[in-house]
Amino acid sequence: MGVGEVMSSKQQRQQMVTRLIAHDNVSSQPHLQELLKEQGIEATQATISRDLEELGAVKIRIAGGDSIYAIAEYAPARVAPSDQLRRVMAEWVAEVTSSGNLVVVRTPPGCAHVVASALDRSGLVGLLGTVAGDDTIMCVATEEVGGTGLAEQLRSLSGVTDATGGIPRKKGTAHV
Amino acid sequence: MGVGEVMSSKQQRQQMVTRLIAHDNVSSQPHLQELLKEQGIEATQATISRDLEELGAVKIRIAGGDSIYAIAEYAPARVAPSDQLRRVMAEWVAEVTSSGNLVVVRTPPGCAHVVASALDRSGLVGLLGTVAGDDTIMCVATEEVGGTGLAEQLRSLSGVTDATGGIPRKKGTAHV
DNA sequence: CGGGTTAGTGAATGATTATGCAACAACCAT
DNA sequence: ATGGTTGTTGCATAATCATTCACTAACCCG
Repeated sequence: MGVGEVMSSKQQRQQMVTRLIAHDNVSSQPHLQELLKEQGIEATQATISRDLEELGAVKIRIAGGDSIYAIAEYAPARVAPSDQLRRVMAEWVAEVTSSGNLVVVRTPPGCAHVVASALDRSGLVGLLGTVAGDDTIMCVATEEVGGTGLAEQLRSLSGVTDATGGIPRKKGTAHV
Repeated sequence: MGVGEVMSSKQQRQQMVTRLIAHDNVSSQPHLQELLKEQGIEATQATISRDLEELGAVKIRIAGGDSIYAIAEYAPARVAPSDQLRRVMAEWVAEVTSSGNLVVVRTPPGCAHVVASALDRSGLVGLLGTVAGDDTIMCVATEEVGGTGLAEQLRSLSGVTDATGGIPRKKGTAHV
């Protein structure tokens, strides 16, 4: 397939997989399948297995001998092309504001880390680092670019307008 | 079994398992079984499965989509006297950058809170407070010292060199 | 000594994850 | 449009991993 994306497809599903893994204690692929279904996304175990591989997810052991899925944070040479960043931003970013050399990015609940991770790998000029909470990301801009300049870049990427809420792209993705 | 007995069979085997995992790219439990046999240790897959669980081993993904076993090592966060701040910093800090009155400290994934904790207890002059994510710490400097001054202190403690005159090179994301 | 308990193990089996294959849709260059 | 190519997916199945059960050996204590 080409670069163009089908609506409601692999990217969206994998984003949800990432979020579910980060949020819940996903113990198995059938379990994840079930959680996806609750979000209105249907897929077979085979597809989920492939998604997890592509996302670099691994099963880690937690207290009690159980093991759950987690995203390997040091993804090996995982390139995040700007196209990917734009998709993620467009999908999840609701608002971008700035103060001083800080930029505050708002997302739907639980989605902040997804966006922050994409920002992290983007190599965006003028971005020193981010701290992601549940629905908020704080971005530190370089002094050269400044909060205003960085905020402008982020707004451009996400498609939101200055100071107000996001532009709904596809169908509503306001989960949780 | 009694505690006093050092029936070394299991201990030996698990030690060998640890060594094999560390040195080779062990891809499966039958594979590990084979490697153990080469070392003169025989065990069934069931036993190896139990060993891996007790050792906290996990399967991680490496380049190419394959996955191999690895031992999940936990860095025991010991209570640190003030002198240990330097050791912690030297061990875990990868990069120190600043912007305005903020300093961004980057660490290996998962290590940020250890460093931040040490920083918090250090009573470092010019450090108001920290926020730690997964691999990023944001430090707020006092206005008197400033981000540049604090960054200089932190670089001195950690031994990292100045980052190319304030030009950002990497980006950090902290998943809280 | 016997009982009772506990750790360790293998064989068999259940649970989970990965994969070969075919089908299908979207794209591309004629 | 037409045929070739590529990417995505489900189905069925293989591969892999975890666990139950039964058994043994060692230990402890009267």
